[in-house]
Amino acid sequence: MGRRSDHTPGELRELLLATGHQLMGEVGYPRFSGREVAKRAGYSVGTIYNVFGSLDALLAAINTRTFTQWAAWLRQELETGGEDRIASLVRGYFGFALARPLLWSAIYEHKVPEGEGLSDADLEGRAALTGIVEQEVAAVLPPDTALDVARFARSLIASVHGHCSYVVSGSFALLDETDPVGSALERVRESLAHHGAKSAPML
Amino acid sequence: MGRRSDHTPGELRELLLATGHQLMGEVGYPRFSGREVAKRAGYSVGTIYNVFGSLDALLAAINTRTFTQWAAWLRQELETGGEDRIASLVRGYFGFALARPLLWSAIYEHKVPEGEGLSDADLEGRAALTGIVEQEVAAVLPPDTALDVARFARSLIASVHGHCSYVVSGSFALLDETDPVGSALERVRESLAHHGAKSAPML
DNA sequence: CGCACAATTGAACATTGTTCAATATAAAAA
DNA sequence: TTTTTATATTGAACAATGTTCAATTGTGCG
Repeated sequence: MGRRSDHTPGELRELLLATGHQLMGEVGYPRFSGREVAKRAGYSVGTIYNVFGSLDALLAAINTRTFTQWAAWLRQELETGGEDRIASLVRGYFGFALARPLLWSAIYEHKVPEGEGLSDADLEGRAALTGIVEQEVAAVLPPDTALDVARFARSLIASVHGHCSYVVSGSFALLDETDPVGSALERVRESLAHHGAKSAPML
Repeated sequence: MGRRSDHTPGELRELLLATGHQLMGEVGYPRFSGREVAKRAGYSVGTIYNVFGSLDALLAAINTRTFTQWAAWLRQELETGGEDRIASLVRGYFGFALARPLLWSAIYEHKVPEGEGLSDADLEGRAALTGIVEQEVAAVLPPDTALDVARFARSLIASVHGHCSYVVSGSFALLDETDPVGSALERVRESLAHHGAKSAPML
């Protein structure tokens, strides 16, 4: 069959990406299937390879879409979360992962093959989340701190990420942890306090 | 074909488990194949289902084997790592993951299906690692601390785990983090210091 | 209108996980 | 020792995947 005119190339790319993102949210990375995406979109599996070049590229784009939604979730939490912005950040980080565990997990389960770097747009989309956190961390640290704030912020993110992935993967359930968000927030506060942060009072 | 006498049932189970563990270390969870395990062991794929009941059960046993090796690695690092035992713990945690990234990742990539809990032996094997850390954390905290030490230790593990998984997954490489072990150790020290731990001097 | 281009199809191929009928061997019973 | 029973083992059948690409045909261009 020849070209169809149901969609422009841009529309088709968006359709496959949106349909793929929807499927990922339903079944998760291990059960994700390119054939099912194509079928739901009303195309054939070969079209995915024509539009994206590879299944990996579609998966990378889906994960970038997830990052974008996650950053928006975080911004929303900061807007509505009250004065303790660090607590809002931690709740926002967890909130998305707990609300969308299959999408969240897929970010870390799918690995972009070596030699196939992410596009600049993908890298920028993924860095947005880190940028938000850096900004908030810088705001609560003393202005004259000697700390590499960007690096410190990334480390705090990694710390919260560890708690988060234990929850999503079920490890914490096995270990009888009942308030992982609280634990994560305590660790973040302890590190911030150590560097002179004027955050909400410790409990 | 009927029964063979090349191996006792116990030997066969150990052969399939050891061969599977070897394969996991080589190819990682996404490319793991039960057929290849059986082939390397000199049996047919159906034998795996006869011995383990399901591929998931073999995978769970492989991951328990990895936990056991990881706990041994940690103990070894504590024995040789010098006076700063907290630093040894963090280096030990990372060391195994960096030396055996595919085995380490498989622990978190493979999910035991719901309704199929782990055996007591598996749970015990997996808890050994946590037990080591709890012990060391308890040793550096004041004897009269009000902290729930087990919970606190788990939270520190989660924090280090976050840093570790960023390294193994390549996220930190994307973010130009050059000393993730150092970052993780700093966060652990900050939290321990906050609760009155007499650990090695902060830099 | 005719031609060129390439999007699209979906089967071919190689592989997977899982099941299970057929087979043959070890173990148990006579 | 022989016969019978139990079951471990096989590997094809089945349904599915990812990836490729020859054949088809619709769109775009001159």
